[in-house]
This record gives sequence, structure tokens and C-alpha cells, in this order.
Amino acid sequence: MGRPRVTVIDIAQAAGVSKSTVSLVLQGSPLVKGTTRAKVLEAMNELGYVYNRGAANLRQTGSKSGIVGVVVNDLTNGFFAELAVGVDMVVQSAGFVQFLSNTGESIDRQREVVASMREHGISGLLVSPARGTDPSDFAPLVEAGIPVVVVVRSLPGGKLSSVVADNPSGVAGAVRHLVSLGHRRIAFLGGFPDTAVFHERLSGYRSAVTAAGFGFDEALVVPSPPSRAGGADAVARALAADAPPTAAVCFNDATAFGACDGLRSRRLEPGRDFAVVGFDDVIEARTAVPALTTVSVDPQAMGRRAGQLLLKQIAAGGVSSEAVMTSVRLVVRESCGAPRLAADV
Amino acid sequence: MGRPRVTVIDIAQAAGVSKSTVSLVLQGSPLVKGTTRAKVLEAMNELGYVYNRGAANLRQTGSKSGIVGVVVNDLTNGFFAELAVGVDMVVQSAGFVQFLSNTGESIDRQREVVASMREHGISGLLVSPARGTDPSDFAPLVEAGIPVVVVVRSLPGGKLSSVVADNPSGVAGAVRHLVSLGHRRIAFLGGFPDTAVFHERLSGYRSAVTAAGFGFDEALVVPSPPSRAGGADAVARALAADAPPTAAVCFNDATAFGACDGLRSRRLEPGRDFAVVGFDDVIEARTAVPALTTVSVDPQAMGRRAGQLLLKQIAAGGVSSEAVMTSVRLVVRESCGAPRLAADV
DNA sequence: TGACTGTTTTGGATCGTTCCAACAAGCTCG
DNA sequence: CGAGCTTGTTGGAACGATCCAAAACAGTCA
Repeated sequence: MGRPRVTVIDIAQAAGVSKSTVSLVLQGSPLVKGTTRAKVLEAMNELGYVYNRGAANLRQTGSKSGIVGVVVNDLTNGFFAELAVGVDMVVQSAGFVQFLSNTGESIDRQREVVASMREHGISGLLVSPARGTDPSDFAPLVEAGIPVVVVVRSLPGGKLSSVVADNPSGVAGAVRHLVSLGHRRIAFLGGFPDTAVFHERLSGYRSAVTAAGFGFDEALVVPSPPSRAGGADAVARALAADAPPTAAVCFNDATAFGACDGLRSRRLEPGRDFAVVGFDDVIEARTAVPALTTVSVDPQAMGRRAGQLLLKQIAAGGVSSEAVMTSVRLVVRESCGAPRLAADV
Repeated sequence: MGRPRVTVIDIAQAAGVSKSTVSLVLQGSPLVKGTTRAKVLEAMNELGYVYNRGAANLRQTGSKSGIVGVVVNDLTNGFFAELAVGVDMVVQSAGFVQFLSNTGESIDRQREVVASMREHGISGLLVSPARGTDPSDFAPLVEAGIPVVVVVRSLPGGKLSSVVADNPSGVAGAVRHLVSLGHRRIAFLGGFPDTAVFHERLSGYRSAVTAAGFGFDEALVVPSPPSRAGGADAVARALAADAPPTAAVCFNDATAFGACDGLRSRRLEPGRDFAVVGFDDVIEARTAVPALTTVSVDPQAMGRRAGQLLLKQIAAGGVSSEAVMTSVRLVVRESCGAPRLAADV
């Protein structure tokens, strides 16, 4: 079934010009005369030519392959899927294509896919690293002049560019809101304690709680896997304490939904009997019942931002390190029991 | 910052052999002596060699680039994200990498990404086509000997390989279950009427409903966007009818969750006051409250199945057309009001 | 020793493109 | 009229791998 490939030479022949001219047309050079260009384009159409990018960027200096690698740790999490979509948007309209891979939190898999991407000559890498990733894993890329942008989870010690949400102030804002609603015992639920994100969010919790004059109570911090099941479990453990909380800021929306599940299964209605605040603002947060009050990160926007930073670095050629912190805002809906002030679009 | 690339010639020099020998080592040929192989591998390690796949498959006959393209119409939908993960699994462990792109239901975008993928020399394409896709869009690929597998949404008239769920029997089974629980007016909620999937599922509904002796009532079919918001809207419209239903089979899980939202917002408890059945069995279906009774498609398994079919066709070289219908099963949980029989793992 | 194996190794030629220096053709101008 | 300039066009040499036919090597045997 292997049709003979149509190459520049074939269309050069058909159009009665040289392959160099065809190449110039391909690159949209202003040097070729209009009529010649038309002839060439027609021949291309005629013969069904498809550009061979591999051959092209073999010759091209550096590896401007037009591919960016995107690696996420959990694509089945809506947050990352949206992030990827955001990246795809900006990357795509800049004429790049995106190599998207999922590591499922496996460091080995991450190593594999990154290696594979390198073999394919990616122009840049955008990664939400798997848990326990060693920053030095990306050093070879950086040394080879391939920009790397770390997103969502920052890598301590690495001098890589990063785009992360302003976690501390997000959680702090959520806590302040709960305090303003009269809550005195506020829990922090979910998250893996061995991640940087966990500590960033916890630090926001700690500072807001102490600023409110409550003092930091270790018993109110209940880590768990940042999943729906983890949230249900965490809220159960929190409620079992001697002086149970009346409200909780959750590590992320998945955890928050889980917390709502956990509350319901013990006949407590989230928003009425217990205040729940999430983090991320995934799409379901808006339509869930009760609608989830959450710290909005806008994953798509974050993906776009990260994509832009990566493209900028690719264009610049240099591998400068830049840390972007995207701002977050509290979206008050129903799950915290506050009266809803304005329509949430 | 452009380091000079390390090539086979460099490592040949370092190892004191010819580039041909290095190439043989690269391909794991049994022809090279063990000691030579070791020398070469050491040199590769030393110099930090990275294989240039682009250069390789320029020479290689055909386009065995080791890339498969995966195009989905909505990555933010958990179903497709999981499908992609399933594909990634099998594709990855076969030594391929996956080019994943999202079309967001835009045909133009789909055309763009497919073209771009072709330029990059994909070895095969797996696509869940955007709404309104013309099957002939993929003809050039097939003609060029690139296997194309259509997933989830079949393309009428096309002689492309496909992997789709057994939609009719899935919905029919759901209807029968609701009938066995005593429901007499069962609605079909959600989905775009201009898609093949909609008609497949609706046909299952129609046949089961008439088989039960109820007759097909047009008023009980309420199309809507297959999203959470669409589901909430659809259930509202269904309940506003003269003879409202007491149960509904929904187009997919997202619609079903939306239907639950819609019920709650009018003080009806899904599972108790109204039976809801979904389709897909996304992860949240298990942990939601109430847990969703749904027709399980197992998107990951479907992705794996589709990936395998594609890999098979790539390996075979030929572009034979094969239609796979993956079986589905009803998973009874809580949202339909049936007593839960066994633990759902 | 020399012919005859079988195992390893090797120098081109090649894939489809871009880059570069050179060239042809049509001008203007002193 | 030829030098200089602009505008289009062109042949060959890359890029980094693989493939192929042939060569080098090591043993075996008459």
C-alpha cells in the first residue's frame, strides 16, 4: 500500500521550476514571482503534496520542530485536562503542535515520555511534574537549550521557569471569608504533605488562621489523597475530633466534592450545616448542588499563560528562568453558606 | 545556547568504530560483538547522545515515525480524557508516542490538527470526530496508507475502522431495568440529535420501550447539549410536560449528573423521587451522591481496545477496515432507586 | 599455504528538505 | 556600452540517521 511519497522534486518537475524555488514558496518567501508561486501551488494541489517536517527540521539549525511537549501527572483530573486545553489553544494558534502525555504520577513513566519527546526534537517542554520528581531530571534539556516550564507544581531548588497559582493568598482569602461568616474552627482538608503545593496552601491557611487570632491547631489539618474519595475520608476524620470544625478549606475541588459526599453520608448538608470551600474552580464547581464556593484558579487561563511563557522562551532562544504566579480569586457560591451576592456567570 | 548536537559520527569517533556500527548498536542488531557494543554504549553515555528520530525515519521506508495521532472532540469531558489515557497506555508500551489534540467540536480545528499531524508523519490516527465531520476528510490519509481508527462516534458511510460502544443494547438494558422497577413513563434525556451516537442510543430506547408495550412517546425524548448544564435543563423540560416521567435514561453521565442537579433544585431527590440512569460510567459516577446507576462503557478499556486495533493495523501495514463494537453492562448503583445488590468495586 | 567458511565491520549512497553562493535577466545611469 | 543594482531562479552541499554491498577478520580444513 506504500504510495511513493510526493516530494519537492516531483512538484518542481511538474511546475517546471527547480526544487529551490519550491522550497521558497513553501516558506512563503517574497522572492518568488506571483505567477511562479501560483504554478507551484497548483502543482502541489494537483499531486497532493504533504510537507515533510521531519526532513525540514533536520536541515534547520537547532531543533525548531514546531512540537511542544506537554506532560501532566493526571489527565483524568478535570483540572489538568482543562490546563492542557488552554495550552493547546495558544500553542496551536502559534503553529505548533502539542505532544500530550500522561504520567499518572509515575516518575519512571515521566522519564520515558520526556526522553521520547526529546528524541522527537521538541522545541520546548511544559510539565506538571509527578510527585517526587527530581528537578535535575530536566537539567539535560535545559543544557541542550530546550526551554522547560514547570506548571502547577513548582520544583524546589530548580532554577526552572514556572507558572503556579498564588496558593497562599488563595487559601488565606478563603479562610478570611469563613471567619467573616462567623466560623471559629476551620479545618484544612486533603492534599499530600510531601508536595510543595500542599505546603504553599497550608502556609496560607496557617497565616490567616493566626492572623484571625485563633492560633494554629494541628488537629484541624487532615491530609489525604487529593481525590473525591480522599475528601470524604478526610472530613470524616475531622468530624471525629474532640472539638470538630464547622467549616473547611479543602486542598482542591475534588477533595471538596468528596467532603460534601462525606457530610451528606452523615446527614449533614454542606452549606447549611457545614461550610466547604474548594480550590481550583473546575467546571463542575458551578453546576454542582450545592454550587461550590472555591478559590478560582482558572486552569485554562493558567494553561494559556504557561503556553505563552514557553512560546516566548522558545522564540527568545535563551533559557531564561522566570517565575510567574497567577492570581486567584474567591468565588462565593453556595457550599459555604454565604448569601450569594451576584449571579455567577 | 545552541550546543553542537552529538551525532552518531561523534560517538563513532569516540568509540573508535564506524558510524555504521553505531547505527547497528542503536537498532539492537545481533551482528555486533558484545565488547564493541559495550564500547559504543559507553561512548553514548559519555557524550550524552540523544537519538534523532526525525533523521532516522527520513531514511526508513514508509513513515514508521513512532507517532500516533489522537484527536478528541472534548478533552474537558472526563470520558475522553480517560479514553486518551487508555490509548496512551497501550501506545506508549508499544514504544510509540501520542500526539494528542483537542478540537473542541470545531471541524476547522480538526482539519488543521490532522494536517499538522500528517506533516509530522504520524504512523496512524485515532479520532473521535467533531460533530458534522465529513468522512471523506480522512480519505487522503487512508490513500496514503495511514491507518485511521474512528472511536466513540462512528462515521456513516465511511469505510473506516471503528471502535464504538454497543449503544442500542446499553440503553435498552437500562430501560428494561427501569421497567422492572415499576416505572411506566421513562424519558430519554440529552444528546445532540444530529449525531450518530444519539440515534444509536435512541434506537435502543425506542425498541425497549415498545417491547415493554408502552409505545414510543415523542414528548419523552428531550435532546440537549450532553453536558451537566444541558442535563439540568432537559430534566426541567421533561418534568414540565403534561404527563411527566418518573425515570430517565440519560445520554451520558454528564447529562445524568445535570439531571440530578435539576431534580435537587426542585426538591426532588434522585434515586428516591425519580430514577436516573447515565451512560459511560466515568470515575465520578462511583463516588457521587447518590452513586450513579449507569451503562458502563469503561472508556479506558475502550481506549486500550482502539489503541490495539490501530497498532495492529500499523503493524500489518495494510489499511483493512474493521468495526469493533465494545460491549457494555449496566452498573446498578443508587440513582435509580434499586436496592444495591452487590458491592461495587 | 590457500581456498572456504562465517562473523563483524565499514564506506558510500540515500531519504526530503533548507541553506548558500552563484547566476541570469531586466533595469538604470554615468 | 558596461558597471552596478534589483529581482528571480538555481544547482550543489549540507543535516543525521539507515541501508547495502563489499571488505576485513578469524577459524577450519584439505
